[in-house]
Amino acid sequence: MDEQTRLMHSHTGVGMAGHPGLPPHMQEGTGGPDGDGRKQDIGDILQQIMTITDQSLDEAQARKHALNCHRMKPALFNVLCEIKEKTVLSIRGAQEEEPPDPQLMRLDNMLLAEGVSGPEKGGGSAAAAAAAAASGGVGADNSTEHSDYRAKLTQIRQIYHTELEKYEQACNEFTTHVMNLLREQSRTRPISPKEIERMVNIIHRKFSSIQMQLKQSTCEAVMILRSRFLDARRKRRNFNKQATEILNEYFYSHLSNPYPSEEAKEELAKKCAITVAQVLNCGNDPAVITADIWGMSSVSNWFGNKRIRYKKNIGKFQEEANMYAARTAVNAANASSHGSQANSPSTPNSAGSGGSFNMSNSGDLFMSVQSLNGDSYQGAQVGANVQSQVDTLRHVISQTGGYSEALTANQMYSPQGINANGGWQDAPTPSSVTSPTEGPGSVHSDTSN
DNA sequence: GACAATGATTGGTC
DNA sequence: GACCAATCATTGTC
Repeated sequence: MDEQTRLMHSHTGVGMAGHPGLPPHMQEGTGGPDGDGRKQDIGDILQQIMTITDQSLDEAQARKHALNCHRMKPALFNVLCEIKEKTVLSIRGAQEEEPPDPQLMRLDNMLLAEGVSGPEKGGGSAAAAAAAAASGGVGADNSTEHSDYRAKLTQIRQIYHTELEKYEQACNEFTTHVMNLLREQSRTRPISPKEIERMVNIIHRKFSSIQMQLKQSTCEAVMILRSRFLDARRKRRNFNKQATEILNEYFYSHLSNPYPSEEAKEELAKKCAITVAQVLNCGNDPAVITADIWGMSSVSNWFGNKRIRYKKNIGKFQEEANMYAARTAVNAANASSHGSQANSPSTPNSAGSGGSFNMSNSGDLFMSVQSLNGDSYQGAQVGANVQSQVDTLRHVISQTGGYSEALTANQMYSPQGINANGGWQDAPTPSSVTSPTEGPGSVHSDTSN
């Protein structure tokens, strides 16, 4: 038995006597014989209302019409409305003021952080295009991965918003429909505006639970996408030959202190086509997609691994070191013969770096090459005597017949930079202090280290 | 498939 | 936070 029925039954039992909502003509005879008759009359009316659902449609319509035309209908209707409103208020009081669902809040926060909900943050194709442009055509693999990630995230975002709109539209339509229905019914049964409001809230709660499912699914999709993206990043890929050569050139030309600065790492990463820090969705938004530093971290990893493996097995790397020394020296000679040093590409940390390195002019190389002739290193002279270095190198090459064991025996690349503790010396390196190409204002981690 | 090479990760140190 | 050392896990070569 529903609430309305119960209320009506309780009232039919005791009658309407003394109720403040009853008009005088309904209260006057509560104690007399005429009052009993009217009580019976009200009882009959209520009984008819209660049994109306058991009747056929036609009968019910006829009965409904009769009841609507009944002389006591307005009074009785008012009383029922009042009773119901009071009851509903007490129910509402217990149900309202629900705290926000923490699960929903978590989902909302996550979707906001991932850039799925909230304002568009330049993601999607725009970010993908920016990433591709920033990579400058190099590091295509990584920028492609970024683009894919952004594109898929945008796809998720679009689906989410489309579905959300659908749900909102359906919710509004259903709410409007129910409200109209209730308003229509309020002419025949007691339905207060507050009850309609309550019903609307119930509908909204139901739809918000559907929305929560949508948000949950979206979060899961983003998580899966992200984990796949990270897995793809973790997957090891060997650097190509050119990249390895560039890194090796830098390493061996800075052998006395092979610690590239952040700028140098970035330059190396660019030059090696290892995608460098492409900050997607940057700005003041705290929910920035993690600024990607894998280009530089890869370079850092490479140097970390190289330092350790070189130190562990210097002999094994000796030949490699000599090879790079020779190559770099030749490059230096070629560069100098084609123009002054001022026109040569700047070192990574020089002001106005053009993005390419001239490893050839690093002090370590000159130190090594010159030491072969028994000359002490004099950085200032090095810059001015490039031709003599070329000659020296040619001499070395002709004497050794290439880079053979004899050269190795000369310790062309002695582990000079490694101190007794197994670490590299702190002494300032020629590359940073007296390097001909680096001005006094040049900042280099080699010196800082 | 074994093995070496190598990029990435992890835990510790400074 | 950068670095080292050890280790893992994948790739490339034979």
